[in-house]
Amino acid sequence: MPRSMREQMILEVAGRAFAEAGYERASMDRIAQLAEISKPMLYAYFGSKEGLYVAYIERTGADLVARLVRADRPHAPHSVRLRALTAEFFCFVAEHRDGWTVLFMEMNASRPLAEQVAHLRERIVTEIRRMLEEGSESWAGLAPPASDGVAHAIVGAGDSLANWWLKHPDVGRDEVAEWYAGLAQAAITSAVSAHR
Amino acid sequence: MPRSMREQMILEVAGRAFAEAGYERASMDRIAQLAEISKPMLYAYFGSKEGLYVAYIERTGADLVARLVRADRPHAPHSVRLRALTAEFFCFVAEHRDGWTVLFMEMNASRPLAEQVAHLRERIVTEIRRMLEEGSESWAGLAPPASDGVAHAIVGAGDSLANWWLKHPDVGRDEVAEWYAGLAQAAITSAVSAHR
Amino acid sequence: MPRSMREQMILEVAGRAFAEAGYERASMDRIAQLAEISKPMLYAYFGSKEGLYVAYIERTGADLVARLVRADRPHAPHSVRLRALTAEFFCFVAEHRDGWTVLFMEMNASRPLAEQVAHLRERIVTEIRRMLEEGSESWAGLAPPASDGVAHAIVGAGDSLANWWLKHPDVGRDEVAEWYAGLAQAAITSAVSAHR
Amino acid sequence: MPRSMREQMILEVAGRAFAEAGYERASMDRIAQLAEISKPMLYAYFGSKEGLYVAYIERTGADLVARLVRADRPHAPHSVRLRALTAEFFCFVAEHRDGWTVLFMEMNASRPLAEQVAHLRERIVTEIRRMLEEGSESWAGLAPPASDGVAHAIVGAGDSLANWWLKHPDVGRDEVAEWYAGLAQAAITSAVSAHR
DNA sequence: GATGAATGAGTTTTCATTCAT
DNA sequence: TATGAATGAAAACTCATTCAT
Repeated sequence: MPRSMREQMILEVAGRAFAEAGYERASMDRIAQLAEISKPMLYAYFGSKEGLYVAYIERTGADLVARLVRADRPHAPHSVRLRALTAEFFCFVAEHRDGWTVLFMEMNASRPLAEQVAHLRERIVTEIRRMLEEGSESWAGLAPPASDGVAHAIVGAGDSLANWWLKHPDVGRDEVAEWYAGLAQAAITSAVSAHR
Repeated sequence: MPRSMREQMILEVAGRAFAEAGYERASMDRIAQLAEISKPMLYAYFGSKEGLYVAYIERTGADLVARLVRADRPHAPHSVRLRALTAEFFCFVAEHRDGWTVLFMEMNASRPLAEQVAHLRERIVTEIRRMLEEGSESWAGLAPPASDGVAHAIVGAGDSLANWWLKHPDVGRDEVAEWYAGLAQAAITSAVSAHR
Repeated sequence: MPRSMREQMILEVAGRAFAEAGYERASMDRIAQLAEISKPMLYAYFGSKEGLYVAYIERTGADLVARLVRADRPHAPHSVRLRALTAEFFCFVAEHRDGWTVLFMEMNASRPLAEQVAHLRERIVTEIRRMLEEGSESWAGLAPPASDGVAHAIVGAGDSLANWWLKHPDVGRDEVAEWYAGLAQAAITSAVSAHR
Repeated sequence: MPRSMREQMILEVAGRAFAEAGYERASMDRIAQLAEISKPMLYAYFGSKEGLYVAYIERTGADLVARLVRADRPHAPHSVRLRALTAEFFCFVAEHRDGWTVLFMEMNASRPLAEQVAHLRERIVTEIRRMLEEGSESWAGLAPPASDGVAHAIVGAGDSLANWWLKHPDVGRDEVAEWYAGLAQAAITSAVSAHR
């Protein structure tokens, strides 16, 4: 089996383990066992437990970003962009439950590795912030730090809703996305008008 | 030193340790050292690491709930209630940084202990949900599961904003609370009108 | 409460704990709790865990020996002596289950304290040995080391039978004693005649 | 070094430690040190202290039983069987001092693990009981519970004699075995005739 | 005489990590 | 490339024992 394929399989399995048990409680022994590989191989491929974790987070984060970038319509009206991005985000969550769970847990954990993920989140927050700041539409015009704080709040609402959704799989994706898009838009409008 | 006082001091120190390092990485050895006490005392007081953690979470959660209950005005218009609760919430976060951090981390961790905190959060979510459902005001009238999902999103926005604020201490509390109250109210209004 | 009475009560409780859990697994904490006394008192009275244990074993052993001595008829024919001692022994076991259990466990444990009990057992063995050696009756006349080994075997049969009896309380004491007396006498007779 | 060999070496060393100090006082630290191995290996091989202990007892017990079975002559007259089994038993004790000590200590300890060994002993007791009950020979014909109690007494005599012998190594094995066979046979005869 | 509070030293156990082959 | 065998370091937890009052 070629190396790159092995790597992908290992990452998949590791993701499951991390999502289920969290970073500290997921043991290399168990991951090796699930991956049907010997422990020294794990280390040969990823160097350390942290290395494996970072690799998983990087792959997952890159995937999420790539999808958002692909779905993005930078020149469309903000409301359209927001809907497109929202839809894509919930698609991602639905298709990568483990990945999303790990990303989210890491975001809120107080661990040295948090930076990776914080950085990823910041990219998304920044995008929202731009919408709040850049004056190209009727509801833009906020300034830092308000734009930053509100953007974080909006993103946090999405995280929370995504997690809620994972526990309520009978609710349709489009419905959830619609709720979120509505909330985000209303929040933005309100923030901007309050600012004026 | 009398027992009950020691207990409080230990909880304080343990909270710091848990907030800094997370549950798994915080060691009993270190907590004992920080508390200037021997390990057996930790166990005499709290039985186990989990016991200590639960005790801390319970104390902190009870404190948060008590404050929210005290600040609540159940018969005031929803918008007034929202502002009152929001203000109190950010007060709590400001005064109990560690407590809030631990509560929040626990909320999102995949650990057996999460139930305690999930329960606490659910109480808050439920309150928001009621506002969304009970038809006593112009902007009420949502039904489950939308009311549940949206309530989680709104609470998540608050969590996220609180965390952001902890890293931006130069921003005034009233300002942040105002942002959040505006967001929450706009989100509610929008959700309800979309529903109609 | 006068000191000597306290001591007796503590010994009683300690005996129960030792019989139930064995020396190592019986904890001073638990003994103090059962005795409704504080731990420092335990230490004031008996100095150490070992001290407490030794005190219990000494009291129990002294009691057993005293009873055997009182019941003994040194000038009666051997078969009569044997029956008298046997009866008394099973009486003791019946009345001091814990005491007997502890004595017996200690006998066979490889612990520094074993000497006390070994010494006690040796006194009993010696008595049997004398019967085997002293030529005053038809079935006497064995010499060391045979007399020693056989005496140990005979005593061991009694220990074992006593333990069996503790688990079969519906069997009458006289019956058990009779079995044992028969066995011992037959064993002696056979040993002596083989020797000739 | 291959796994199975290591396992045997560890068991050997562990047996020595258990025989010397008893289960509770024998520490894994020390066993690892004696075995010239690291503690994690102990756990890799046997799972836990109890696992190691059970493994040792199982191996030793299986060995003893196998030897008795091999030496047994079920169709020979009882007296011949008794002599054969007795001889084999003392052989075993001579060759496995530690094993016998541990088995014997465990038999009489009040510890959760005692069942394993109790079961083993019961197999031997049962064999003696059968000799007492099955009427195929002149000295058979006893009924429960007497047959059970007497069988325990006879086995106990053997245990005790074996332990005595371990402390008197200058006495010949055949001699000791002869004492015991004589005692057992006399005991059986006497019990049966008393019963009639 | 009596005790609540305290601890040093030890226990079993687990984990990420690395040789030797 | 691949792995069975191995370990240093540290974790949670317990216990006999003793102050200070």
